[in-house]
Amino acid sequence: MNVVKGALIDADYETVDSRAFLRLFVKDVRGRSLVIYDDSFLPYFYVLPEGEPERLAESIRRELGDSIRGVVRCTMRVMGRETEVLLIQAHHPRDVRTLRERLRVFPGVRSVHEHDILFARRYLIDRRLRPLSLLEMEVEERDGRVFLRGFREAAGGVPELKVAAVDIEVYNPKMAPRSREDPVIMISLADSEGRERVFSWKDSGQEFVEVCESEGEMIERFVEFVRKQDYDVIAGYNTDSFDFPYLKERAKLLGVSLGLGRGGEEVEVGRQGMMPEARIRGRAHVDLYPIVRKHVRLNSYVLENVVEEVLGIEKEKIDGARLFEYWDSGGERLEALMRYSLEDARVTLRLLEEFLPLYMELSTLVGQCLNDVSRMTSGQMVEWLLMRFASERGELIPNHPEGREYERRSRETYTGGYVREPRRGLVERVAVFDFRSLYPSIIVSHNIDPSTLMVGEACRESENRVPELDYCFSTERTGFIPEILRSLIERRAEVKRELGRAKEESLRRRLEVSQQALKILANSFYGYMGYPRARWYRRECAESVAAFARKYIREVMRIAEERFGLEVVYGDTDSLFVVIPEHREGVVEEFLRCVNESMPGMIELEFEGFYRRALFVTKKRYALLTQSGKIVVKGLEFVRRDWAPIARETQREVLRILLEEGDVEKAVRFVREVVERIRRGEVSMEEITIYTQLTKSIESYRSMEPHVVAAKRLRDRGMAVTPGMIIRYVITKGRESISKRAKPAEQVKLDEYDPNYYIENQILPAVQRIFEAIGYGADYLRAGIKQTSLRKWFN
DNA sequence: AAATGACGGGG
DNA sequence: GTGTACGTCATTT
Repeated sequence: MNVVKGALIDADYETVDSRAFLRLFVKDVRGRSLVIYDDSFLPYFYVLPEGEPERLAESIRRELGDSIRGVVRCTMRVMGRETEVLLIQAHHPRDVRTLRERLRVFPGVRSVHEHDILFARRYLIDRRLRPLSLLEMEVEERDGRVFLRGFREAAGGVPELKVAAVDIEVYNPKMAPRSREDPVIMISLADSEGRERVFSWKDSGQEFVEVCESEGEMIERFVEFVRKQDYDVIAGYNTDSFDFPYLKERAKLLGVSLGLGRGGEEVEVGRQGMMPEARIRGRAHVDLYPIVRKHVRLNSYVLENVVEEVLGIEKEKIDGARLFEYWDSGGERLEALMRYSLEDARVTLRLLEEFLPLYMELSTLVGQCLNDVSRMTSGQMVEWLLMRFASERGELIPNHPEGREYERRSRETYTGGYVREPRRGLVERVAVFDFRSLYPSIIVSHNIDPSTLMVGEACRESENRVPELDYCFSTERTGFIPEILRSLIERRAEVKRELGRAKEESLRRRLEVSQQALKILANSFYGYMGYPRARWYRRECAESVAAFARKYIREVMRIAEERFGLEVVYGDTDSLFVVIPEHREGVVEEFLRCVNESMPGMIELEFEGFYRRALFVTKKRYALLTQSGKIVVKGLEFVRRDWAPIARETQREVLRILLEEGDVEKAVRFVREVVERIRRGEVSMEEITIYTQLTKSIESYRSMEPHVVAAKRLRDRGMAVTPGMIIRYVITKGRESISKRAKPAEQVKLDEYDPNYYIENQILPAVQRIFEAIGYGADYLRAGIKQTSLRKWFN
């Protein structure tokens, strides 16, 4: 028997002689990676019987016979009540699906539970195994494999992870690269030990370039490099949706392997929901794009912008449309492209370093592998945490809602957070405060949980009634959710106390990340209970939390207004926007201290930021100008490619004029000029061309949208039209539906475009709401000089 | 009014 | 893979 000290990086299973062996990918404290198997875990799920459990158990055994491994009677808590259930053991994870379908309609079965928890995830939960925590594992060797016999969590730091960031460049003479035709020209890699490589099949003479014979050889050399370096984490930017799916397509076409897995497994491009996910077995593949989107509020998430905002690094951008020219022309431009490509990998590595500690901490806390946790929303993290606690306490895990139940929940509305109608228009000097942390305190102090909820009559005597609602929560027994949440809040308080004492920088960083992770989870419980897909969804609970919160939030607003004489210009659920008059900057601190002292424990009001100017349109739609001169927009954007560039540009410029210059009249003039320009035909083809992707074959469309009609016209002229193509089209003059007037950009002359469409359906919608907030209707914007006089008479 | 389909990031 | 995002918007039906 041997002992391995290390941390779990990834987990999955392998089928050996039709049995499922858990595979644990472990990094030991000496930096070696190894695979540890466990063949002692079996797939299972639960059945809730309608009547007599033993009778049901017998009939299941009789009917299903050898297709199940066994039926075991056991007791679980269901909504806090001890209940007899049957545990159905399967032979193999893949059998669970058919068994579940069978048992769902089996006489005497009320419901089937815990049937959709993936095998490796279930294993981590049941064995109380936490990824990226330090473990002492007892192992033994058998048949040439290492098996886990037992483990315990040890004190001390986790071994350092070896990380690489990757990025590919693709030849794209037709703008959008087509994986069937356009080769990958470079694969760049930067790792945590300072290695920097660009694999390519042209030689630029730069020392970091590994010159390969062909595209296929380039992919093979890259794969070989990754496997030799044996990275624990592979990071990228949008690699789930672009780099790995593209590489995989190319590899397949060229007949080479993209075997980046730790056991040489191919990269698997699967699906997490609707979104593609590239899985690299044995490692964590971390796509930073969704992560950055979760943590940083930006108008644009193009890498250059993200890197500037998050890391403060100014990075050059090579125009995607021109990229292939750099490749073709060779020489200095090829060198520039190689540098650019490597720079992308480098900054991606830096981005990863920014977020990896937090996600490692979340992975351990949530108890699921880094690869998976990096793709979870905070609500999903809460759910996995709850599932783990449920398993530890013998609580039966509720099911996800099925189709109709989900529909029903989605329609269930309730009064949410308190929203203060914004003071519409431009406002100077706005401070934003955040009270998200109020919500977890409410859940804990009022014991808000599906199992403690009482409605109506039962609440008559209760001291724990919800304001404005006919609900109350029992205080006799602590609910499952408040109990877990309390432990998170207490742990966070403890970490913060330690942080107060800690001197050493690396310890401080660890504690800071730990408190941040605990905060993210704690703050997500309220949203989780009101999330229609949640296993522990309960409208009444979310509704009650919101009702309690409204009371406290109004109180905070009253303090701002009455005690400090500050104007509250907007507030939505967990935020508060306040005007800070000139020469009263100190009031921010005073206000925070006052609020945080007057409601001890409950509210931890935080200062989110100060903005030079704000434009409020309606609730949830506003734009802010930061002190550094950045414009942050919420709920107003049309920076999408299925809008004409002229509409996007006009909106951007309007917001800029309003926020930077504060000149309403100038903004109005600007829009009118654009409108006039469109009327007079003084626009370029590029400004009015709309780009929309054809996601499937023309035949499979049920409705004839503009881009589908344009695609049809392309095909009629003998062009090859394939799914995934970006259709470029212009709306032309006429009286038919918009679609019928959509023509491919290639087939249109400039004077054919329909000014009316571009004004009414593009420019005006993009700016109308903004102007309404400052008192200008669409007519005022629409009216060019000539038309103003006409309209006056005809309206 | 309901259904349908597209957006994001990547090159 | 014991699986199937998300929230929002325009246009068609």
